[in-house]
Amino acid sequence: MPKPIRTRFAPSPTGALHCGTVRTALFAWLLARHSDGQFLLRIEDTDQKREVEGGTENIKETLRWLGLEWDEGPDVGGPHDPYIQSQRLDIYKHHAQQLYDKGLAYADPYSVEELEALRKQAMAAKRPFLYRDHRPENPPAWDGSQPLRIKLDTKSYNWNDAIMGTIEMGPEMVDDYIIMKADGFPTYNFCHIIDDHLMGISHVLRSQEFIASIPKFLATHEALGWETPINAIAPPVLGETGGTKLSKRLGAKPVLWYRDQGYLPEALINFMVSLGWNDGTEQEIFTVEELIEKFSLDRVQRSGARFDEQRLVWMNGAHIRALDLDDLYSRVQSYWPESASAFDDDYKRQVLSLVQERLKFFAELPDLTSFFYEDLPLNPELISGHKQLKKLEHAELRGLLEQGRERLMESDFSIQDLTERLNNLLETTGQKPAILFSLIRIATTQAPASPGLAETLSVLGKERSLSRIESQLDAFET
RNA sequence: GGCCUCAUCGUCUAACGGUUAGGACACCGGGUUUUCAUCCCGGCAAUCGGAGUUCGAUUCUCCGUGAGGUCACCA
Repeated sequence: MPKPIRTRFAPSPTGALHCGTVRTALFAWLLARHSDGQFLLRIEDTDQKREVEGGTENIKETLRWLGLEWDEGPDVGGPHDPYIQSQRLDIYKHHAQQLYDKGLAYADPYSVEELEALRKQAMAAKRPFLYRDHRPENPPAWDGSQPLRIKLDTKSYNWNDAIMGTIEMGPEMVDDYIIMKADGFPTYNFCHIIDDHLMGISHVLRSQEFIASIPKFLATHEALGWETPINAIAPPVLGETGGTKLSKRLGAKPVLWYRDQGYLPEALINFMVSLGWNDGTEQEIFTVEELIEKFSLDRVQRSGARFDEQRLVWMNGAHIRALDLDDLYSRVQSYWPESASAFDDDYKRQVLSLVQERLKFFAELPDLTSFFYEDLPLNPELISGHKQLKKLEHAELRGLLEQGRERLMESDFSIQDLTERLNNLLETTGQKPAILFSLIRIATTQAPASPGLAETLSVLGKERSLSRIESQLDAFET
């Protein structure tokens, strides 16, 4: 009988989550959902020095926004409660004590400075530092105030990684390491193994920087007498400019920044998963449901992928276009320009339907729509900088615009009627659309870009359209 | 420096050892009665180098090279 699939995301509350970290969480979540397993959230707060205010809250908020719900963890509880490591200290201490009692762990008599000196020495000699070369012969009794080190066998390991395949590492990768710090807290290396075991985690997904530590983890399982879970190393997410890993230091934006800019969570998920995974077909846009259905570890890439924001922007636009108007409307509510508040839902919905296909992220909404809600100041550069209109005299432009005004005055401003009259105007003036429509468009919007002319005028309405044409006409007088 | 991982268009990637090396983003051109966008059509653009195995290597092996990771009382 196969073991149930249980995966986890185990971040430290050390700052806002960015896409690099969350991509690995996403893989773990998809694996669990794909196989009808469970996904757990565990907070690894064993380093009080690095913990930042609100860190845990940010983690939960990020996951919730993305829809990566956890089946067990903070807030929701579960059979292995608590899921916050600082509340599980006695568990780690218990296992540490057992190792100590069996002679598999010993107190470390060195000071931080002494260790540092030994380490420098090794580096200077261009050799890896191995603590076991300095293993004390008669270590002092452990009273909890000294760091406790696990005593590990010196041997090679090879194992099968669910993503990377077979990996082999020599004995120099296994060394005695600290499992309990002098402050009474366990180290990550030790306590995450205990938790993963106790919580029944079947697949441990870690990002690539942990690969060199896996022999240590394997050795620790042996010392504890535990079976090892399936390991899976996810490839790194690289920064925009390539080279190094995406990180806070390199200016990686918090995931919630994308939320605030008006990115869709499903688009960000689609994008993040595409950084290192594909389904083998040419499909690029996936719904979350499709990803759950199709995801598998054996199609995860081994090489790193750059975070290309341009591609994310495109993908977000594609997801926005796929939304139905009501859904989109309810999502953009907080992004409208100030001036939109004077307008009713029906009007705003019409505006939205006109800009849906050109919206890349919601923060663009004011730039794209403000002229629907307020009279923008006349912008002469729109005409003086227009490649066709700039060639005409103001008198000519005024003449054309006056004809336009006459024709529009007769219209009921339905899209159909406007289209007919506008086409008719093309004939009677003998003008190209590039001139006539541009002129009317600029006069009525004062914006560098807008949706189709008839649609725009129809939404704007007769009164506002004509009064804006008057203003433009006045400008031509002078 | 030891150890480990990785290596296809600028970017994300596809390709049972047999393809004119495919798609997408970006960029450039054209079309869809103006602009921006959408959509459609077209263009540019890649197997890191060298050996070997093979009738045939992007694919397998080895050696280089390059990039990244790791060698914490951080995770």
